[in-house]
Amino acid sequence: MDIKNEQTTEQSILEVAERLFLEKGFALTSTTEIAKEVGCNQALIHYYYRTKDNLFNVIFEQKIKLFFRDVFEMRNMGNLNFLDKLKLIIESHFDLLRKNPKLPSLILNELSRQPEQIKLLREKVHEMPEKLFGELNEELQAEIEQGNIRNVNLIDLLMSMLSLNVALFIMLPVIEKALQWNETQKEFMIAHRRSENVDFILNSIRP
Amino acid sequence: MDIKNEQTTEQSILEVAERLFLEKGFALTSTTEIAKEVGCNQALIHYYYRTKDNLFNVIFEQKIKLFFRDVFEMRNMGNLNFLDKLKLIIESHFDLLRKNPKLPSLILNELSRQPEQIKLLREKVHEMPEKLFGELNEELQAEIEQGNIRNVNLIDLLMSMLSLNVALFIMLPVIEKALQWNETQKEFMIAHRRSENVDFILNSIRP
DNA sequence: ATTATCTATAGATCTATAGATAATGC
DNA sequence: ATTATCTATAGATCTATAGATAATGC
Repeated sequence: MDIKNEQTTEQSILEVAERLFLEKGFALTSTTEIAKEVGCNQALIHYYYRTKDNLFNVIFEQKIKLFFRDVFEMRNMGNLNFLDKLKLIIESHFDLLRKNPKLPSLILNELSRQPEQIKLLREKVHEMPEKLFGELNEELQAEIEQGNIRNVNLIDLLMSMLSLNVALFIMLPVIEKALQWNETQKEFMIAHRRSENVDFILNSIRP
Repeated sequence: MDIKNEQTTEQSILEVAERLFLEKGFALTSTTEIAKEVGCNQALIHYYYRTKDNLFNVIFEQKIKLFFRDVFEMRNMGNLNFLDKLKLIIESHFDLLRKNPKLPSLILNELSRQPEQIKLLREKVHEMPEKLFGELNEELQAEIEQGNIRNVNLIDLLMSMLSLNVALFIMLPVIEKALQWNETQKEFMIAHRRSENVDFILNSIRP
């Protein structure tokens, strides 16, 4: 076959490391363990990535970039009115988190270990406003003036969306075990909370 | 002086350990470090608490018990109507988290390391319904029937409250650094989000 | 005597590197 | 030749325990 279905070891290390870092965090994942799962010896990890810190940062930066690329991409919604647009944003944000359910914990935990990495986030967040934020805010103001929406601040609105969506996926592992849900129940609750978060926000901003 | 202002070393260990575990989590806190901050040698920690795991669990259980004791306590509000009561619950919950801002992260992180400890949470959560939940739910249903509140599920309502309040304190350390807030700005945002969360929820459940 | 504290150390990691050997690309 | 992989090991932790010494309560 021509198709390269052989992964290079270098890639395998990246994949295994990503999975383990997301599952258990930086501190509880050892290069020894990564090597064992990859099926190579532990020195090889340092051959490719020099240090454990460096390996982590490569993965971390890549994850953040991909995540924000997706955030910026959710915008094929030119002619929708504000409320429909908002609904779509909430749902896309939710779906993005669903695709990366462990990412928020990783960001929150590892940024307190490595405060320098916050720069990365700051840059990403600063790319946002001019593009998405500005026009969205204008539309929101227009709706408020027309009396279609109560007087609410866009930042507060987005903060509430972020909170509702992120909190679900951060708390889910614990809730799931505490209430002893099976996979079906869990999926059901995710779907339920997705529409609930949308309803909750849209209802809240009625005039 | 008669007053015992001398802490026993045993207590000091507990206090220092609590602070460090809350700051950095279980894995990144070593008994060596605890000992250094207490000002004793590392063996003493094992003399009093036998293992690091055990020390952690003592602190963890105590924290959870105190937290839930406070949760159950917030109920000197007999004759208030439902909306005022809800407002008070949201604010008390918020204030409780403000007093224990690192506790949610600790619970969420360490329960994935030690799934057995989830039992404790489950018990605490199960003590709740009969007392607080039952009557609150009746009042909610009454309000819905009277048309004062839109048709909403109490569990969903509480989940949204939990999400909005918990998410703020979990994300605050990162937001604070990413946006380079000083202490004043931070306090201002906390106060702002406190009232915002209340408004957000109360507005959302209007009929 | 009993309890509290210390010193010293075993044994288990874990990260990172040096240096040997095998595989691959010209 | 160059690149990929391995073995072996140094050096830094870290937890837990054994056993010595100091402090305290009768």
